Amino acid sequence: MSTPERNSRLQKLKSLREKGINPYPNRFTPEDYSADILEKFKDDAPEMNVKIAGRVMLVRNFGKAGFCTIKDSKGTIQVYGSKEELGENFNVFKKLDAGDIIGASGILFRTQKGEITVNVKDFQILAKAIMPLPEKFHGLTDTEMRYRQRYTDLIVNDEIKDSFLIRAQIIRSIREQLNAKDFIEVETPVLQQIPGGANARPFETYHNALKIPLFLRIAPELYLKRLIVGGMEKVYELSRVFRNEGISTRHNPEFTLLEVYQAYSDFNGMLELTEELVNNIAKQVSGSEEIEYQGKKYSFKCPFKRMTLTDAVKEYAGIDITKYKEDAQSLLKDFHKKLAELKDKNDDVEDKPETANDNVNFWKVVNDIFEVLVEDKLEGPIFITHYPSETSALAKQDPEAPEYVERFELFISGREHANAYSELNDPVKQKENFEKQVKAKASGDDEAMYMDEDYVNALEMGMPPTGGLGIGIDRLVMMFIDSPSIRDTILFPQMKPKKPMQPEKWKNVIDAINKVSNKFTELAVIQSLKQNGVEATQEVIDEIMDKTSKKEKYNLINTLVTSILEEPGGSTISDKLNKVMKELSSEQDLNKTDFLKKIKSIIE
RNA sequence: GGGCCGCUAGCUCAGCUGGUAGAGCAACGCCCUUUUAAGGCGUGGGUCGAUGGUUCGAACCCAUCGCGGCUCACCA
Repeated sequence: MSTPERNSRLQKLKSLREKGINPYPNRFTPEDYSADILEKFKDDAPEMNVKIAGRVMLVRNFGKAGFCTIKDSKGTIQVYGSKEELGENFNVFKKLDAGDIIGASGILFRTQKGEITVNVKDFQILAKAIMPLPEKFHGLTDTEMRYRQRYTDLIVNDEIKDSFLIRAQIIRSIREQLNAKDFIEVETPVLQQIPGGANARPFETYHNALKIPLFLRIAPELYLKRLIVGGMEKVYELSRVFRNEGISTRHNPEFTLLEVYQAYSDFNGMLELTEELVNNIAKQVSGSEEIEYQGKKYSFKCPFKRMTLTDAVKEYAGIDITKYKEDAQSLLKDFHKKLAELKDKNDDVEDKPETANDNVNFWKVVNDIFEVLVEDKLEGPIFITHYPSETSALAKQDPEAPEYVERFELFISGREHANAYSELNDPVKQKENFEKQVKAKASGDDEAMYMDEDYVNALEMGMPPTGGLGIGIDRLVMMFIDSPSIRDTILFPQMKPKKPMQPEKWKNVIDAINKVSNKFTELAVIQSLKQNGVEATQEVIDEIMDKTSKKEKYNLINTLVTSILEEPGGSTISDKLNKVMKELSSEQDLNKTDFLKKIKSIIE
């Protein structure tokens, strides 16, 4: 990209080099940081030498002196450079641009307005910035560019860095808490031959040497439980998982998942662990058990509320599923009736989910009711417990009520944040469940699980009763940075690539036209060719190009355009232009002269 | 994938019922040794997301496409 700003900075770069100054020197070691300096000097210590480095954010220059605001990792500090102190070097100081990175040393003083400032005795450019910084007052607000160019976003929007500091704090807190409980952090394969542990579509890749397809993991679950089998009784993995699904404010194709497994525990143990983890994070990160998220207050005081799924459906959807004796059809009918009622009152209610086929399963309907009518009402934090066995292929059944599994999900602000269960360790039952999943996959369910024989084999070796837990870290971070979008918790969220603006074959033609500026010129060139021939037109173009002022260019062009419009038949010019463009689109390497000749031959 | 909204200078944004593209910041030149988004005077900078169409004339109207945001669906 070529802009005046960029060009002038490239020019400055050149002139620095001509003066024998390296604009990208190899090292400079700062000894002081802005925030520390401001703290130490706040009582005006007698005399303090400091050595700092950072990015020039603002420049306020006078004739023989100037101020710059410098930003380093800890904050900002003002520096003052004067001809008196810097001598020859002041000419370099004067030319500093916002965005440059400099190293400076000097003595602290207070300005007339009272700001602690470094009076620079010596400084050097550490990295010359070629691209200008976004606007100093409004910063960068364009969401697209903030995600695509996170580096620029981080430079100018301080709160972004704070968000990621909070993210780091949360992750550190989790590690510290689990490590303190003697959990072992492990790393299991990201590239898996059989993706498992969740109902989701995986990304597929290929290993050249082994000549086999591999999948990016959708969860580490099955590997972690193999470790439990192996006798590692308390393990966790805090890592990225990948799901080939839509992108939204709540979904990124790769996200960070904490999974914890503990032998001789169960879903109740995991529930208490979850409460404790989240409660401590709240206290450590926001200094309080109460936080505010998107204008609503949430309390992470233990214990969190808990409710069975059946009760939640009764309370929030007004449907008592125990009365249906697993009759899917009549439950479905009442569900749709409920939806219709709500729709009458409020247009926002979504349409009926597509469960209305013949062999509809009772528990699938329950699940739908929960998702459609209950989930978003769960402000929480609240644990929803006892999910249908039907929808939980890796969880252990409740011995009292085998249609349910010992499982909970933690909801906050209508979103699922954690999922845990007593792990199914019966290899025969597990194999049956897998087989059901395989059948579902065969009949078109992309998210159904694969058969994992080796995992069944692991269970056949004997896995102790175990509790397992998964927590979505990105969503948790959303709560604590008070952001409605998961993208604000991910440094480089996935974005669609920008397509090139023009097809390759048009490039030469477009370039040639661009050389003589804009649309008006295209018309002018064509008309001139018609009237004056190639050589005369070439002259006109050269004349136009020689004018440095854009205004002068326009005047010349306008004169030509006006003469076109005065002519009868002038309106067919654009038809001709279209014809020309079509013809030329097949041409490959045209220089300007050939381009003009070609146009002439087409017109005549 | 559907719906709604957006895309104008490096950045933040104006641009009326279609009539030769604007401001502030940034840049460039000059002045200025205590500024705080410094100030003053002057100058340059645009494929108005792209491509077609309507029109004497399009940033503006229409169509298609691209990218983004929100939202619904999908999905945890």
